[in-house]
Amino acid sequence: MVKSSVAQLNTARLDSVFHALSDPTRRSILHAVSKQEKTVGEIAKPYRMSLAAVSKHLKVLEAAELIARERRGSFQIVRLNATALKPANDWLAIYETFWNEKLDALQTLLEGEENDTNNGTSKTDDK
Amino acid sequence: MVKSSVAQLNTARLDSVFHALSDPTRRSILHAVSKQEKTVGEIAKPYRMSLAAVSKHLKVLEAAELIARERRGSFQIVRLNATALKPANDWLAIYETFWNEKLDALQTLLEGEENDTNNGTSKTDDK
DNA sequence: AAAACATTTAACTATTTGGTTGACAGTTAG
DNA sequence: CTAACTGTCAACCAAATAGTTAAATGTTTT
Repeated sequence: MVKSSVAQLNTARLDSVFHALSDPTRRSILHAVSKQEKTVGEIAKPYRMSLAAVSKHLKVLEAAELIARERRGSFQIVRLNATALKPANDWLAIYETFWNEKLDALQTLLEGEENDTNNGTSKTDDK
Repeated sequence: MVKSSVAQLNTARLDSVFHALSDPTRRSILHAVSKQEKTVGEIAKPYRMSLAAVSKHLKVLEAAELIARERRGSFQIVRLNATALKPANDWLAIYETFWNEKLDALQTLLEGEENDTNNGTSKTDDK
């Protein structure tokens, strides 16, 4: 149970989390630290941008509480705080029924057409 | 099954969807049209900003393919395209296990404390 | 064809963003 | 203490954002 209410729609929180997630570098950083805690330098290494730029991205992620830092000597280690993603997930969950309907309808349609061949190539690219 | 792969992590798509969701007006608009198709004018009415501003928000939502428009006479009616939310939901789902771990740990902790009283008032407000 | 309505576009403004470089500050090692 | 290392901060820049008002476009009505 544990308070499964959908709400907790703190607007500012959603703003900051969704904004943090809207940048590919930041999503990539989250992915990286989700696998293992890392220092700022380790995090920055894969990217072509300056350390200062990565530092800014970390500040955005920290403002959204998506990461937490712990000072370890001269380093600081960064770890994921995945719980901050939950409000975003909850917000999206409200619409889950909508796309399920859509996908169900599509599936029903396809089945109705007796299209039993491998149609995995569907329309994943629309360009 | 219908291609249940988690991927489809089209970066640009995620960028545009998360960015679209990072604004409270736009989330509010999505909520409004999820309940019922609406014209642009109807959508704009509740907000204190100009119609042109709302029109811009609609363009952002449309670029993210979160809404679709249909011309009906001199109006155009706007409807939700919830399927565009799926990639964002899938991306977040990758981290679901992380926050479940955290919440499980918390729950275990609380149970360990034999705290069997109604603790539904937990800490929903942290200010 | 002109008037009224629905919506978009253009031009402008202020703020935020994402990046840079260079100076600064804290920590550890020589 | 000084040097080397880790990371942030300040100042700057270009581009994007979110809003405005006013003009333009398209549609329906008269």
